[in-house]
Amino acid sequence: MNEIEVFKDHLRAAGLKDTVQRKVVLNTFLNTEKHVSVDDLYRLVNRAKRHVGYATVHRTMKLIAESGLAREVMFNDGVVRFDHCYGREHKHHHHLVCTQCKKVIEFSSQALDREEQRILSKHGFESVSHRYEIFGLCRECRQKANRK
Amino acid sequence: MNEIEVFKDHLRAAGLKDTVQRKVVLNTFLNTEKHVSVDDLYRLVNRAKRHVGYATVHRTMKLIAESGLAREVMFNDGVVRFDHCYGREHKHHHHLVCTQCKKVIEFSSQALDREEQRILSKHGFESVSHRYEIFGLCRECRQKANRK
DNA sequence: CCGATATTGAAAACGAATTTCAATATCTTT
DNA sequence: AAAGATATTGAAATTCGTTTTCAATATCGG
Repeated sequence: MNEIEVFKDHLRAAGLKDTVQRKVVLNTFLNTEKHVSVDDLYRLVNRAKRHVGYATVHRTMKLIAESGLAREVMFNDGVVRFDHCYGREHKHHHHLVCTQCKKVIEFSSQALDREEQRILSKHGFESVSHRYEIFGLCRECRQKANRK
Repeated sequence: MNEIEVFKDHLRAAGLKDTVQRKVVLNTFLNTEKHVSVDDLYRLVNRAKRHVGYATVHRTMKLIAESGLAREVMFNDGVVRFDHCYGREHKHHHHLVCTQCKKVIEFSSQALDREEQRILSKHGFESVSHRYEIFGLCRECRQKANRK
């Protein structure tokens, strides 16, 4: 089952309609890499032939997130971005965010996942979602800083 | 060295002035528990005799965070809150956030800290700050849900 | 006390997100 | 294919929390 079907099924299940604009936004999102803001997507969508309004891009990204294909992430600049949640290369991960060059490094860790389960059990807590970001300096920025 | 001195030293070191309003905001913050928003603080400050403007509460909380006594946390509702970062009972911790009742449970974990160090080393990354929140249902809300 | 300058606070501005609402599109039924 | 129900669109307006503006005021060192 591919991503387009996932989204269609989500719309159907929710009694919502499968519009051209929604298709365009989804396809644009599927063709991006990394973390894209609504603004980025709005620009990408409208670079092609089909115009889609800003509010519609927003609403559609919310729907895509609900379908499970994306999730919202927020780094320290207050901008909401969408992270891809499908396929092998987009498996469960977290972020190292360089505050200098803004690069985002993705990482995953089974030890973290195991510890998380222990914490959840200890508190009788049921997890729906989580986020884990580390902010600091990446290797390159550290080297640049050390050169001065 | 107590928290008031920490803040004073921070102001002095930055060439900033020690105003009455800043003292009032700091004292109000020190007398709260858990995570307080600017709005909460603004209301608390102005419940007492001394009026302090909204913008000043905002600015002062930013300064307090810079001094290390507080840090900004953002849960999923888009509101910036301040977390206490001083004293024994406010040691380094993370959050379990119940999406139903909004309760926030604090937790800490040495295993998490160790794994984080491993990840940082692996990527040559130098951490300045981090955040780790788990969103879901607390024990009580799960029990309520199971009762229906 | 004086002078330099940081700070205040109310209002304005900002920026991202959300809402409004008339027009349009989608989709099911006939 | 047409009709009807209703979701959706998009531009503009609104919302909301944060930040900036700026004349008046406060702080603090000399």
